[in-house]
Amino acid sequence: MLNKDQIKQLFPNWEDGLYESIIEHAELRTAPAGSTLLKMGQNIKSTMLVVEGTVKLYQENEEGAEYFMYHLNPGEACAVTMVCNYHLEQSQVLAKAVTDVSFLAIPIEFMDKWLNEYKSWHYFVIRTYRLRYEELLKTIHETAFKNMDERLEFYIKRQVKQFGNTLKLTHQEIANDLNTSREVVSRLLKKMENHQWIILNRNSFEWIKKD
Amino acid sequence: MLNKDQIKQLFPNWEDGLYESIIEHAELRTAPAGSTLLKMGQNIKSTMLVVEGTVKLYQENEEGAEYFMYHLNPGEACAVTMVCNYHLEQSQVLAKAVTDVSFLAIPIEFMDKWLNEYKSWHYFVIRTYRLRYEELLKTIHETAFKNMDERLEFYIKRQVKQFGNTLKLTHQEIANDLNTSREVVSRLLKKMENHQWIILNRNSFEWIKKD
DNA sequence: ACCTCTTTGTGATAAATATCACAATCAATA
DNA sequence: TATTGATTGTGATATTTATCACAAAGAGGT
Repeated sequence: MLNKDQIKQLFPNWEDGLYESIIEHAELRTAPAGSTLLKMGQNIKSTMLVVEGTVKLYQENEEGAEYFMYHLNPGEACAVTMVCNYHLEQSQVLAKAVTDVSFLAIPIEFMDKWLNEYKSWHYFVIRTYRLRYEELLKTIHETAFKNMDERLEFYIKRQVKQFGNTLKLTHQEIANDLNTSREVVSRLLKKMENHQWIILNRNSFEWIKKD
Repeated sequence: MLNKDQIKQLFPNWEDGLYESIIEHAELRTAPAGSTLLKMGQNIKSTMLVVEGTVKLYQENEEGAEYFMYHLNPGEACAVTMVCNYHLEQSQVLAKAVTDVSFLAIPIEFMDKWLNEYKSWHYFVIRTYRLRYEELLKTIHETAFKNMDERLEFYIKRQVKQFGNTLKLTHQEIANDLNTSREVVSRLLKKMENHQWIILNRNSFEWIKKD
């Protein structure tokens, strides 16, 4: 388990009692890169606070197709798992570890309790929802209004912000995240290379567009 | 202004002090059907609690194209206007009155104060964000995974839930909400008529599909 | 160096959607 | 009732995206 200072660094300005309650009741879990942390339809049993690594949040359809929505980083929490009032909520999202990940898992019984007892927790929950709501708005904006070339550019820029200019992604992986086909991604990336926005390599490429 | 009982009926189980604070500081505003309540990019100055009528929430792009996300009904609040901590937040959504609407407008200065003072307000804010977040997830699901025929069906079902089986909508209005063209909507509606899902009239149609 | 598997490139074609053009219909009202 | 404007229907065509087919190019292991 983490000590108080470590938690405090990631999640600053909480009440002392809340840190202590976390140390007492949360479990520090780890998951390897690529693993699934939360499936769609799964019953939510604990809240997830990211400690290390990056988590990807997806929407998933009936056939198992995925659609990337946003990233979660250390110090952030998964909004969908912050359930209160009733216990049998099912996840509407899919969460995957991009890198090796460690996170604090807090049984959802504590959600109601902590909302009652700790103001800082209340603010944290609201802030979490607000930030994720805004991410969803951005995702809708791209999806509803833009063609695949612009959506791909937006996607790459998000990845660059997370991981830097060199991205280790195959065309197939990108196609899965955008719910399109690999051929479409390959062709659009080739165009970007011609415009000197990227340098293509096998299993990776580099974003070199300056704007 | 509304009296305490009227507010209580729409927004039950709040603290007495909160109802009184609303009566003291909120303004009851009205807006005619079709009017814009909140523009994208506009500075948010007050929180909106719907009292009467239906509000439509949109995403809007640079050219003024619109994309329908969800409805707000009496007893519900606009999540994006529940800003706290800082004051110069700009709206990321467009809100329009579908019918004649009345709503309580609360200056956002009170958001921080009420979060501090009233637990019931805190819970209400969280609940509001959660519900809207879930609506956005549904919208993304439709937009990302489905073709226009299914999206149109989903759209019509949402409208039917709100307004009943007879919908007073032109094909152009539907096309605007779905960010497609009128011709596409006309053709798909004609197909639905052939499948006996709807009865088409001028300026309206009726949903008769049974499933 | 050879084999194998994954990844990438690219043509051909199909399907979905957007756009243009124009006619027909209905409703309001002058 | 004649005119006007909004609405709807529909063909033709362009654009975007999806799908199929297959070849070429790495990368890793034996």
